[in-house]
Amino acid sequence: MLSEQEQIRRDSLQKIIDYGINPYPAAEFKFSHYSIDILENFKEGEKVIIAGRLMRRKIQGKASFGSILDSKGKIQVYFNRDVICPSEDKSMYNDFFKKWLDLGDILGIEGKVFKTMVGEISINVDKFHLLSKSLKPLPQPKTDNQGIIHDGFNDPELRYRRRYVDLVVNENVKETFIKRTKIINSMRNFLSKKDFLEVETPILQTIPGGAAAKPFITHHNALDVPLYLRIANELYLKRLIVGGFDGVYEFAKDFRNEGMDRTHNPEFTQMEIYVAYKDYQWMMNFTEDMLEFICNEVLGTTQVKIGNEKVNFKKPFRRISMTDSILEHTGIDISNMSEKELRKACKSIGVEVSDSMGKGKLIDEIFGEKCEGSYIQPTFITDYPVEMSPLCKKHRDNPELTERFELMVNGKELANAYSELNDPIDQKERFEEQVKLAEKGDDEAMFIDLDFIRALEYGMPPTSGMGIGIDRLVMFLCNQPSIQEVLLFPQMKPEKWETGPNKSEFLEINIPPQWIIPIYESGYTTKELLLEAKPTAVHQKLNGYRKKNKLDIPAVLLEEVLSWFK
RNA sequence: GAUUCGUUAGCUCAGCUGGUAGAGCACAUCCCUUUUAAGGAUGGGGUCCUGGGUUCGAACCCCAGACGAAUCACCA
Repeated sequence: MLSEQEQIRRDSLQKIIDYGINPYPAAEFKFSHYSIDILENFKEGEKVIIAGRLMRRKIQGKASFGSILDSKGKIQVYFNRDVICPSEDKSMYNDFFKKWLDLGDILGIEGKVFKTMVGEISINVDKFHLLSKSLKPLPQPKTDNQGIIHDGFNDPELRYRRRYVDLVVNENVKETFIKRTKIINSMRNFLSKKDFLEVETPILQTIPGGAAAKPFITHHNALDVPLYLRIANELYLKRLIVGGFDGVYEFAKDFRNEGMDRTHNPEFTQMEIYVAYKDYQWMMNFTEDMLEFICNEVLGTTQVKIGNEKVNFKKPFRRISMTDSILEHTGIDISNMSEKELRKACKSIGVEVSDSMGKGKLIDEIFGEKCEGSYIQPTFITDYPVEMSPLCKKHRDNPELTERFELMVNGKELANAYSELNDPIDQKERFEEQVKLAEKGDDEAMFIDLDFIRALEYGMPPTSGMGIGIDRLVMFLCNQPSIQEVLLFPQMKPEKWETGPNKSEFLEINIPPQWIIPIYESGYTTKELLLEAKPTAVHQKLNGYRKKNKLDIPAVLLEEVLSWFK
């Protein structure tokens, strides 16, 4: 059912067509300027052609003001009847402009630049062209002179579902996504300048490896095998290091079939990089360099406001081992504890544990509960327990630990890196440990990838690898509190659509076609619902609907309604 | 999955102790040649999320459900 305003717009559309104007012309529209060019470089009397959406219109007799929104901003346009219609025929102004155009229509404007009496740079319109008619009214947020937004389009659900409306109506939203692209470009520049090779690896994988997470499963018909959407690309990038590339990276969409909240979306972007002959110490320096570079290039500063915190991405970042961090925050020294002792320690400080947790998971629980949140400034947490990191090389000084770091920012994990495990025998044993964990009930334990082991058997140089969450980085640098704000189209529950009446079932009981919509709109959405109702009530409702909607069909007779019920 | 809050016009929101559904913007008609969130006048527009219940009477109270948001849990 169309709203009154939608119906009015459709009527205007018909009048425009009847007037002889195509509301959806095909031809290229050549424009000479963006709004911002005109505003920043004012030349009185300059002839300009612009294109954009009509966002404001104020008719004042023979003169009118409007605003045109293009991809770079807004500019005011001034319509004068006798300029637009120099001859006797004033219909272009009186009818077409004043009556048949609506806010949201996309126009091409030809005119001359001038300043109004109040001093606003505007375009005095000579000619305007309808480039596309808008049939649905946009929300109309307005900003007053104190910067307060009235009638904002704020409902997060509507904003995400109708991102196109959000982008039109809420200026800062566009900025976030422009910045997102700048951040990615800046990272790519940094990496390619260092001669690393950007590559693409499979998204459909037969074994979802490289991380611990539940995958999405799909099926390949021709091969008749299950395929998984990747949860990570790590194992493929390492195969390329085996193949002899010294440095490879990929901006990768990964998919994890897990919960959604303001920091998790089922599909998300990671940048992973692997560099031969390096270790995790080198990678820490590299990561600092990269983040400092990006901040300076995109923001012009390393000082970033995140919520109420001020975070500084200037290197060097603090480095602390996980053991020291736990000692610092809980006073407990876990360095020589057995699994049993760890369990006890967890209980003593109120960290909940379950039987399926191994030693590594216990330590991680403590860290997650007691330490993680306190690292606001960029901090490298290093040397994770070996059980948690099945793809990571054992620490050179302590076989219980691994050469791994995570970069914490604002209490969240931003990046994760290893000195990569390149010993195929050790790797096989670690995978087997994972299988045992899976049997114990850990549904996120890793799958064994025998081809990856085989690749390592051919020999992989010592390598360091790092993955960084692009969505989180963008959240930080744009000071956005949720991942939905930095994804153009965040995952949403499917929308329910009104499907309309099933016409054939109504036709079956001899209902005339012109009455089907009124019956449906009156609440009798199925044949069953209709036949459950009282014929007299149906009769009255339908004629009421006819009157209200001024239908151009004869009123239905009670006998006719009764005949449907036979 | 748990808790809390919410769902009223196209948009943003009021709606008192249960008593005839409201405002601003948007829209329509008319007037107006320079307005800066809203020029003037007039007008149209509602499944008060859905379904039950209580009541003479429900947007409002009760029960159930749908949808959404926040927080928590889950997610190295």
